[in-house]
Amino acid sequence: MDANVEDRGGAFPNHRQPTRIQAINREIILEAALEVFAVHGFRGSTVDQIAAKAAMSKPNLLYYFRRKQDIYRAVLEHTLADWLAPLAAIDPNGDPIEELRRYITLKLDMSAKRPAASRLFANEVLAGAPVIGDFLTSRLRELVHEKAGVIRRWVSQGRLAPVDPVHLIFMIWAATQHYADFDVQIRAVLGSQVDKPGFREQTAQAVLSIVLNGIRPRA
Amino acid sequence: MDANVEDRGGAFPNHRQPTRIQAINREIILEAALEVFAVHGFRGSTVDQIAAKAAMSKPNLLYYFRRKQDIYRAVLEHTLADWLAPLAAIDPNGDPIEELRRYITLKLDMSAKRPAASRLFANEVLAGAPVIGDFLTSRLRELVHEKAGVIRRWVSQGRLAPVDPVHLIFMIWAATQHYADFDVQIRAVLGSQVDKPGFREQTAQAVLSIVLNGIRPRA
DNA sequence: CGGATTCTTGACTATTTGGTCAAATCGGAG
DNA sequence: CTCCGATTTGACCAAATAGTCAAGAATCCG
Repeated sequence: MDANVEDRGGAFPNHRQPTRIQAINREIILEAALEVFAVHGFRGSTVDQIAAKAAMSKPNLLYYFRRKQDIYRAVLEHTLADWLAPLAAIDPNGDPIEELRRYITLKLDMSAKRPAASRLFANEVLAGAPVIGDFLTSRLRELVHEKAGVIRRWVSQGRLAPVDPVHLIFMIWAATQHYADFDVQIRAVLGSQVDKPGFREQTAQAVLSIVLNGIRPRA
Repeated sequence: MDANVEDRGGAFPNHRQPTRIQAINREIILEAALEVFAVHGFRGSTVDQIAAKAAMSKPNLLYYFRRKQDIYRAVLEHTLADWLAPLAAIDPNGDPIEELRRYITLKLDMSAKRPAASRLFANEVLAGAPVIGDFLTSRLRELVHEKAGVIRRWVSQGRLAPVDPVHLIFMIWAATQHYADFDVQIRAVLGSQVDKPGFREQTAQAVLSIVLNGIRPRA
């Protein structure tokens, strides 16, 4: 039913060490592709759009990545590691509130600095995660359960209010990625205020205040 | 640059009272189109997909909606009102915590019962809101500012902890819609647990606990 | 420099896709 | 039942799109 992306596909014909030009152009292509896929998803994006944004002819682009799928996969892989890093960095031996404050702050920074990456994942997941599905059910799942265990321990030690750790993680993802994924909506509501210097701090303040007070141990 | 949806377009050739068959088939088409657009967005969806899901030939479908855009617009309009209703229902004279509890609960119910509608909006906003952009900057913006005023009053009366009301609304949107939009990811992490009877209550409990405790007035 | 290799692209093909049209079929008011 | 507008669809078209190819241009290396 779905002529989707699920198939495999090698990235580059050349198996040797990449040349200087290869390194440069692949990077240019990945950046252009990120912008395009982030807006329209895999199916809604065209190779021509990416080529135009990369200031490159389509055959030239396809010289570096044989297929549209290969570009898409490469962009996703290129950003997956960054995406996981903040969660992985939660330290079981740290102070619960401080660890979660840092986690939320890092996620908000990522949303502000790399919104296209967030939107790329949003599109991929909305489309049913045809490419990163395996990643979600393996590495992501494991990491979430591991960190949920850490949070659960904090709760049972009375260092956090009783809260379902997995839902807490979901809420942090939702609240932080929302600022990247729904940027257009947020701009519609808040207007130019979004571009003022203090906006990120104000956002962080609001999110941190609600979430951290929501899970701070109560008498 | 973008061959998008921004143009207008009449929905149906017939200006008279719709016949019984018209009413039925347009409804069938809108349901099918919602499912398709919710997954792949406007650009990534095809008229053939919608026709197939509606169990109808493509020319027949185009007899009811002349253009792909017309279907898309109709589906969006068909769901916009429902989308706004819960926020509009916040009562300035109610108890703050109870009003917000009800709002969050309604939004979670909507995410659970009509996830495709949530994903449709998510795709539309990710794509830059080419169709509902005007709606966002007018009706949505006004409504948000109106309700933000209500919340701000509650805060200044000491009935809520000091919190930026607009960010609070954003967080509620994020947390609730996340369960529809990122369903695949949530299933990847939680597995079949998601389909168990108590899951919705557990989710509501977790979200309500964090958000409401996050904004409950503190000593 | 010069030959081999890498890089680039205009022109092309096959397929998909949005949309049209005329002809056939259906449904309901009289 | 009959007739006329409403409905349905097979066949078709033009544009968009993924991907190919061969030949020319640039680059690298000895």
